[in-house]
Amino acid sequence: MKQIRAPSSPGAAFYRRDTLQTARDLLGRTLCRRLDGGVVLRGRIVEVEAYDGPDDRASHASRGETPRTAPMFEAGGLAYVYLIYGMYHCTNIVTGAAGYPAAVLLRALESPLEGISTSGPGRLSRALEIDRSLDGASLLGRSLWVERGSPVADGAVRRTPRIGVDYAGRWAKEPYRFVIDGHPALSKRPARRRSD
DNA sequence: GGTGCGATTGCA
DNA sequence: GCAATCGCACCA
Repeated sequence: MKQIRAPSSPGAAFYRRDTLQTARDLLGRTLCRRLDGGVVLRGRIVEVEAYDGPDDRASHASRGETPRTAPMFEAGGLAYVYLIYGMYHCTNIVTGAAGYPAAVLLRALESPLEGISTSGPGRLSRALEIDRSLDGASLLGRSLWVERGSPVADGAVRRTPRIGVDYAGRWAKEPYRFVIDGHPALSKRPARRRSD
């Protein structure tokens, strides 16, 4: 069954690829959110993190499928939204093939609301009014989707370890965070010398 | 049924 | 440096 979507929006195949590749390719694209009233909020994606596969100890999926992580095990192209610290939501885009748990965490946007940037996944979700009602929602639907935006050259992409996953052993060091180098909206890293 | 904690943020 | 705040993973 063919989905109706804007020509500038990627189809399901875009999300069902390798998670790291999809994460990198999401940089520069526009995240779009339509509110119930019809208003559309948009922001350019400038920071993401990949959570890749069942062995990635930084990923919620590393302990197998649970009610919370079920969306991560679906085929790519839907949202995985969860509540963190009882007060913030984190918005992810599920990637890869069905049965392979993977997703890309959206961490920062540029100008989602008329010149206002959001820094950090909790604030990003709040700015676009994304909560668990969108958990499992299709990225090919009417509430949340991605548009082409402005492509980012390889030279402008910087890779670093992910933030806030120090519990993950060697996986904490994998360069799974992708950012537009030097962008002012990037999350601040917890105090830490070297290796960024 | 009870317990511990987190892919964060803001304030002291 | 640390409190806020609650769903859920895990154990009993």
